[in-house]
Amino acid sequence: MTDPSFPIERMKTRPQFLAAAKAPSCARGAVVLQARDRADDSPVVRVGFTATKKVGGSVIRNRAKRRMREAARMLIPVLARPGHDYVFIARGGAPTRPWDRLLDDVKSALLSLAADSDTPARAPARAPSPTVRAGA
RNA sequence: CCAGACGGCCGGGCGGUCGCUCUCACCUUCGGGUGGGGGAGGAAAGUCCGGGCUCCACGACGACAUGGCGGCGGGUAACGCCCGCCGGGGGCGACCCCAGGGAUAGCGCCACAGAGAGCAGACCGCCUGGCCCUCGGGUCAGGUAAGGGUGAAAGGGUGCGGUAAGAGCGCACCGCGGACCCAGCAAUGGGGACGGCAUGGCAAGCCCCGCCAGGAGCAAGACCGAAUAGGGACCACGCGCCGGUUCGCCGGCAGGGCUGUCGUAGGCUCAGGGGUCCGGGUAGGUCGCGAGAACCGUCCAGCGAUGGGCGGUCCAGAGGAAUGAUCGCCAAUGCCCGUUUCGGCGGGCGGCACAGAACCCGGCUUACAGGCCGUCUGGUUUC
RNA sequence: CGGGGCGUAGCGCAGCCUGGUAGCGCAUCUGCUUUGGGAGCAGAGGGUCGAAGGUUCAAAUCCUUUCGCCCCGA
Repeated sequence: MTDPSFPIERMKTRPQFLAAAKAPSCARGAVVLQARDRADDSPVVRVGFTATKKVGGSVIRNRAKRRMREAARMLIPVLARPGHDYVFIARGGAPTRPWDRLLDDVKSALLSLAADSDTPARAPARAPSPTVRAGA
């Protein structure tokens, strides 16, 4: 394993997932990835996995989560940003997609979200719209 | 060889690389690390039954209500499960299916059609008699359930006798009921004097009879136990001044805060905070949690389900939920191409069932690509 | 884990208990009315009663199994 400069934890509770659901997301191939900057002082990276009943039965759902977990184990220490929460959501092809394609999906989603987070337009000091929002 | 019936079993294997979890041993800078070992199923599923276990309730027994079960005998911890037998139905057969007690305990229902549908019923017919008559028939009073027609079902069936025509009216056979006899533990089967047909169906309609059942469920239950806010006890400081006091407080004056600010007046309000400890208890954690109605082999009893003896084995314990990801080879099957001495051989593609323990067992039901073994039945060919 | 309910026409519902004819409203179609539309009036079409099996002469209804959806309790 590469040397991670931050500890990695697993997200388990419903409020954690709900908070991440409001964050920017990125769909690539068989997975949807959500990334949320917790904006606290901790550098911990938290990772969560989920698969809905729409994907399939319990065997299919658990296989999808195992494959996403394996992909996260390989890519998160390299590509994640400290202090962020990541949620992997399985889509229909997650259990059957070729393995290197699945890795490409996750890698490209992680890079895309990281680039999006670096854009200054996403900063909170964005200028308000001059039309309606006077003071909120 | 083909078609089929029944019973049982498997439902990938091996090897790299990287991981997860439990356990044991060692090391440790107490964070962890290294090595060995274990790590999903026949249905783990649906949650349809029966138990273990835990808590609650409860003098004992009985009755009632409600729910379930229902041929007989056996097996079992128990069952609505299993085995054997009986009865009924289906199949040429091996074999399969059946909620299979009671309809003279009572209530209820049997639509439509049809004359009549439940102590039945004369529409068309058939027969007898009276009257009328154009001798074809009509009408009236009776008899009659053999025939037509309706229906799921028409109150035994066939034949002969009998009769005005008919009718269990009589007889024979069959069916039904049946005292009694025989076989069997029993369900039931065989025989059967006699009866002379009285007794239609539905109880997966109410019901009757017999049997069974207290309720809830591991989120049961037990233990440990933060932060915050309540509760209680103790400690020291504080609790303005004056007066009264039944020691709870009361009155007056003074003080702080609020009433936007300042002054005045008025109103409201405050009179304590700190430390230590205790108790309940939330989040959370630990236990419950796997050596048992266990599995494997073998012997004995039994037709069998099953029971017993002996020997051996230890066989998952997670917690948003581990038991995996990926790569290669092989097995097996399908398709295509080439070749063939029609047995095969070589190459390519594809390489796949249903499905994931959540306290644990015994069953049932449902899902399931492909394959293997055994026994039996029917047919065909050859010897 | 336990308990309860629902599935009937395109949609929302009756009918089931007590078995024999599947009905109501909206929607659709046709005609009338109007200059035209809407509204109104008259009429018509449309349903494997979630699926399979059983009981019965006969099942949407009764029984069993199964599929899907919803709600509640701890």
